Amino acid sequence: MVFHTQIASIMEVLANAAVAEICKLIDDEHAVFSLEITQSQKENRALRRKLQLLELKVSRERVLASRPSSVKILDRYRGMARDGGHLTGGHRSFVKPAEHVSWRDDQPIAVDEGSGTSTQHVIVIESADAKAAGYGGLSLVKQERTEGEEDPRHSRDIQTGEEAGVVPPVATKIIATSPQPRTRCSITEFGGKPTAVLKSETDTETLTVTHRLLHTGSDHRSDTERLQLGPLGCHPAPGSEYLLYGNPNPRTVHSHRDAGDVLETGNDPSCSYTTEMDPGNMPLGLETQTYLSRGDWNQYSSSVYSEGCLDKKGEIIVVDEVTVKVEGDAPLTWNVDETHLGEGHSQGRDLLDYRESLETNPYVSTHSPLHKLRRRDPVSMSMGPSDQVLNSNDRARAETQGGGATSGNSKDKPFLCKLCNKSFSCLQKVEIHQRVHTGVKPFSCTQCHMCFAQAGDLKRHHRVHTGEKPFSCHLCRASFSHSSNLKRHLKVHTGERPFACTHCRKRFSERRYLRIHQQKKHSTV
DNA sequence: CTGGGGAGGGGGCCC
DNA sequence: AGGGCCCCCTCCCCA
Repeated sequence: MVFHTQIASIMEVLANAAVAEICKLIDDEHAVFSLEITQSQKENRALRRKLQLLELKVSRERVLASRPSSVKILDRYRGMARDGGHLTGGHRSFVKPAEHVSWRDDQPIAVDEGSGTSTQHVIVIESADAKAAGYGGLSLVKQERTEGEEDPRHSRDIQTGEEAGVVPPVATKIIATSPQPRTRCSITEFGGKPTAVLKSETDTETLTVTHRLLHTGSDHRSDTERLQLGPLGCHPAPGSEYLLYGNPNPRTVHSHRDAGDVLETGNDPSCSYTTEMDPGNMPLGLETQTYLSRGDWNQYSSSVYSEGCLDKKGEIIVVDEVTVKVEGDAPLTWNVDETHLGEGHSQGRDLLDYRESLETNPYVSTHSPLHKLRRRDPVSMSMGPSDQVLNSNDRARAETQGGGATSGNSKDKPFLCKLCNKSFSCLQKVEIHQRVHTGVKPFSCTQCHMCFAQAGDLKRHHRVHTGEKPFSCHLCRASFSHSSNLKRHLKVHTGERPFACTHCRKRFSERRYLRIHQQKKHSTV
């Protein structure tokens, strides 16, 4: 009997211990579940906030679309596609309206472009002036999503939901505007294949956002066909803005959407052409997306650069445009990750730095990293007496680059590049010239990855593939693909050595030999 | 093997 | 569009 009593007590103890253990486990699980629920609720709240922002954005876009009165929408849009004309990844663009805009680039959810994982950014642009103007605190909410090879339209789906597939595949996000003091800004986004540049300007009366709608769709014509630049006479490039030189209060000048657009001349039609975007043609919410294949880009560039120049004598017009492109397969992230920029992309990185310098230094003129890269010429800077003769051409070029605006030829070349003050006779030439600064190369080789800023360069490059060497030496059997190479070669026969070292009197047929010589023999130079 | 000079290829940019 | 100049890169030859 006592034994049974002991067993019963032991069983009771064991049962109590088991119950306690079970309760403990339940409590632990409950704590875990509670934590998970809390986290899920937080996530839900965050997602809900995002959804609200998106809805707000869409509603504002609709409001803007129905308010064409004081909002001029133009645009500057440049894209580029690579990889055989197939665009991969999203194309993004944005507008930073003015100085009154505060930017918030919220943390990306994931940034791993290279591995093809998705990237999602939420960029919020708020305009204090817009708020003051009663637009309900206009703000831009940009949500970016870039998938490695995913259909770039996906980003649009995210942003607009029901609008997916409705709007033409041209993308520009522009929100926020209200009357505000004249400001100028230019925002450039670095993307691998596509590169978008939007530029907004405001004057004392209106905010104008340039907006260019890009044609999409395949264009199977050749580059040369697509790039019919028209007669040599320069035409105004619509993607430019240029201001009267020396005008203390330059008017806002904007691009027009089509060559056939009526120029809104303001005070002077020769230097200001503005086109209001037809609200009816504007994509809903001003949010579109662009798919630029190589051909599209060329088509676009044709439209941009084939338009003639305004050849207004007696005025100097400053072309202020910054369009920066990153060569190659740069990542599509907003913040360019330099780790994605390989050796071949150093130029793009320099351009980025340059772009930054532009934004921080309003007096940037001749500090282009491209010039730093291409024009470093330690010898020519200190070659002594012979340099006066041998480098006259360089000096002339330096003069034109550095002092074109004041060199007295403004009558013939009224168009100035604001970035280097070089003057040009027409706007198209400025556009082409500014590719030096921007790195834009609209002419792509169909047989390799090379791209060129000028059509002639592409044509010349084609000889690399064809093996054509049309420039033959009449004194030997040598032939060359470059005319300049033939001319250089002829010095072999003539024995001409015009480049003399000022230190040892040794002479060379070419400047490059002299430079190398002085670097090696007279390193103090 | 190494360094210097010669030469060609080819891209950048301007006229 | 073509010509031209400049530059960098690379290869080759030779002392």
